[in-house]
Amino acid sequence: MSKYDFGAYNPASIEKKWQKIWEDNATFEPSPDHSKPKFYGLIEFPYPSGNGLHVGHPRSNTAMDIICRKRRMEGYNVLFPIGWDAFGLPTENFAIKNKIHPEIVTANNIERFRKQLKMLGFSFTWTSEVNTTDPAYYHWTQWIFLQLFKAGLAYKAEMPINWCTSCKVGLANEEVVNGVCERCGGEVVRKVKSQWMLKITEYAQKLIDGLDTVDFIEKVKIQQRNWIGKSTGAEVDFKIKDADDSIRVYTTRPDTLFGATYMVISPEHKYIEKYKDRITNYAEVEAYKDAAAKKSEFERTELAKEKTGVELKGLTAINPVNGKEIPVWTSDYVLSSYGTGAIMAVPAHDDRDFEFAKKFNIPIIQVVGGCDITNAAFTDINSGTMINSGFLDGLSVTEAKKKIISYLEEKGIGTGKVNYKLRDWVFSRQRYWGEPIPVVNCPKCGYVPLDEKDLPLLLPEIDNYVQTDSGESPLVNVPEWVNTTCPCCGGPAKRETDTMPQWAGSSWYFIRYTDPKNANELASQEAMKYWLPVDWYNGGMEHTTLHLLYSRFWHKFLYDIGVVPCPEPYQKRTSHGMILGENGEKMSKSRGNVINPDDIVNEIGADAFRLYEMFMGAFDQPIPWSTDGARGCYRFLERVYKLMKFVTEEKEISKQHEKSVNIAIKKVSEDYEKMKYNTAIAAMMGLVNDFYAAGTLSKGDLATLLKLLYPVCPHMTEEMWQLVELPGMVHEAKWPECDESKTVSQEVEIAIQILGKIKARINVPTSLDRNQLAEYVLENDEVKALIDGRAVRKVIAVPGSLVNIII
RNA sequence: GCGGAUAUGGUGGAAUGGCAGACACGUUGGUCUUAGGAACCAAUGCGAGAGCGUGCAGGUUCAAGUCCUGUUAUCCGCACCA
Repeated sequence: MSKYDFGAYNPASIEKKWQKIWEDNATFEPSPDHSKPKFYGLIEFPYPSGNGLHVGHPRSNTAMDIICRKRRMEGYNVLFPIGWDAFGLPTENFAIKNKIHPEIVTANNIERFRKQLKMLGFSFTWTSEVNTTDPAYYHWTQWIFLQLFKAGLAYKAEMPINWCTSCKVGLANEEVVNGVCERCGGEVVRKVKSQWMLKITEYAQKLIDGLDTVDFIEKVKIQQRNWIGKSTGAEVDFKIKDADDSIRVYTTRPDTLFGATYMVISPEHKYIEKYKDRITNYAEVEAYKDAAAKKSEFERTELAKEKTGVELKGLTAINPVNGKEIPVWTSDYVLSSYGTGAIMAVPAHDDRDFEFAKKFNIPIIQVVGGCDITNAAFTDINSGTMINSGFLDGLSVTEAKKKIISYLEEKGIGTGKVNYKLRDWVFSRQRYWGEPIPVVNCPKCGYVPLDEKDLPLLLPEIDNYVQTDSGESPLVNVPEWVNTTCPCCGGPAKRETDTMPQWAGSSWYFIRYTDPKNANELASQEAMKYWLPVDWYNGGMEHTTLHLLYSRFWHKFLYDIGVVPCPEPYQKRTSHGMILGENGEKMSKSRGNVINPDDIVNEIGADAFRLYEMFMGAFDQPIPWSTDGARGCYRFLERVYKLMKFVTEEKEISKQHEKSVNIAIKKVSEDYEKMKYNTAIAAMMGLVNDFYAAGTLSKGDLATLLKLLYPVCPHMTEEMWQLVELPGMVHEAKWPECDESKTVSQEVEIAIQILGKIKARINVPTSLDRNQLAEYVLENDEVKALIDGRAVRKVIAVPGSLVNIII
């Protein structure tokens, strides 16, 4: 027995002790020396909800903590900041219900989150903390808005909101459940309001192109590209018969123009109103329009299984390429928000049009040959040649597309057009708990931005956070705040009372982290040049299309106006899976399956908790929680702790364990980088099992294990490092390097297959190449017996693995 | 509906096209014990066995959990939840 026997593992005291040491020594503060190589690791800053920390937060945090701790051991200057995304709906609703100011609610929630995060021992740069609701922070959120406004990227537009007819308040989508108000069950309709919009569409192409320059996991890139939804096609004008107007459509298939047998305009299309006198069945159309207004876009496309629609009787359009008169319909599967809000329908070559035409007995004209359209539309664009299409006949779809576009442009009836599904960002909320939009409305000058020197525009103190009956923000009830003077003409003017969405503050927080206390600018050039871009950003897949895209948009804009030094904010983006309840369902209060991190840490300690969250399964997959599994991780740490009893004074890696230790170094180092934490930990468990099987290990063996395990379980590894009298502290040690030469043995067991079936396992020298291995195996007596004199037709040898003999 | 992903023992999961089930959890048996929700040891995919086994149906290959085609189920997102 060694002299290092310290009894039982006691995480509670060890963890407190080391958290204090790290804090007292400012161990994880980045160095001001900017000549050192830097690493900026980022996790999505939490929304400090009233429920406290969710077990999901530590999954992402621990993963990035592991990378950051490893980077420090590799010699990097590391920034790993934390902050609070604290504006938002739940806090405001809580404030309304309990009559407590949201600022106080927020402060309390943050306090609790901070305590919980500290309990888990993350190596955050606590001195860089930011809070989106702090005026010193939202000063710069407002400043960015002003720059967007000045660049013409902020504008006002009529946009629908969800309106509860009984509560008389605007609702977030989340508050609308099955088409009715979540709180009162009242009817929800779409009500149009004038709202601030940001022109993210202007950046659509840049946001696509930028993806080629960054290292995001592929599925994130794919989802972003699909969300932006670029398509190339054409806009074509269809003249309305006996009128001066044309219906403009957007189509990705101008090549099928000869097959257009009807048109569909969205129920909101302006021509319905304009031509109501000519529409003989207007009452029917109007009823349909009202019904459509009650559906969300989501429902409109979802319910598309059973297509509905009404013909606009009395209106006909003329197909510009063949002069044919075709009927005009309205249907809610055509959305006013995409393209021109009107389509030409080619039932032979579009699934939705096909279904619609079948239902309403509209003619179907095939214009791409070589296919069967009796039961379904033919939509493949890579085969078939044009038929029934006049001058396009005989061309391939691609050729036809080019030719028809130049024809349309020549004749002045259409143009080639790139379209994006991406829509502009609705930036207004009729809410209290958000950043005030720094604009005044002047009767003479229109919308005028505040002067930058007047920022931040503070949220006024109010008592009642409820919207007005007309759906205005509660800020309209504060006349002394609303009534102001125009920065332009000095005349009386009114402040904008809508506030910004929660997305605003989270769109640039990673910039503020680099210089969080700067009162003169959002961050200094020096700080941004050193720290940006973020080297590695981990977060949830659910943020892929909104937060990630919004923040890339803002960053690209700031780059274009010369504020930030790099065109992309995040060099690398990875993503974690959600932790589900023990029953495999999403954790929620109502399901009663919520696991509180405090309870787990009380029982098994932060190190075991961290270890379990990394071991529980593949990092990028959703996974159910298992408290039994977590206890298993505690047992592993106990076993590690008790290894000290067997440790010898030998300072080097022992001869006995050099192979397994070096294999573990390689495996753990590679797996951490690939975020394959579960297999990295499995490798360390294997190593510990080897140590126990041998009953002895050197101090060098233990030191290596401690260094590998330190990023996951920093407290207990620091403690053991100290107890066995290793020099310094483990976080100061250098990350171990694998000696490849020590990882191979002389002999290796391979499988012998006959006709693909495993028949035997034999040991062979590791050094044999493919041909040598085949020869060696055929000489083997056991193999000869298996072949039993039959003719060997082919031998496939895979060194280190198997030999397959075909007889 | 659209976009993205996933499917392997009783459970969580491993597996550059090359020995399926590493590493754990759980379970069973044992040792020690006044005791065991402790520790340690052993067994543990199914099947008595030949064999059979990675959601389902096909295909490619000497070889498929992995590649291809189709299909089913589940999860995430869908723009005012964060």
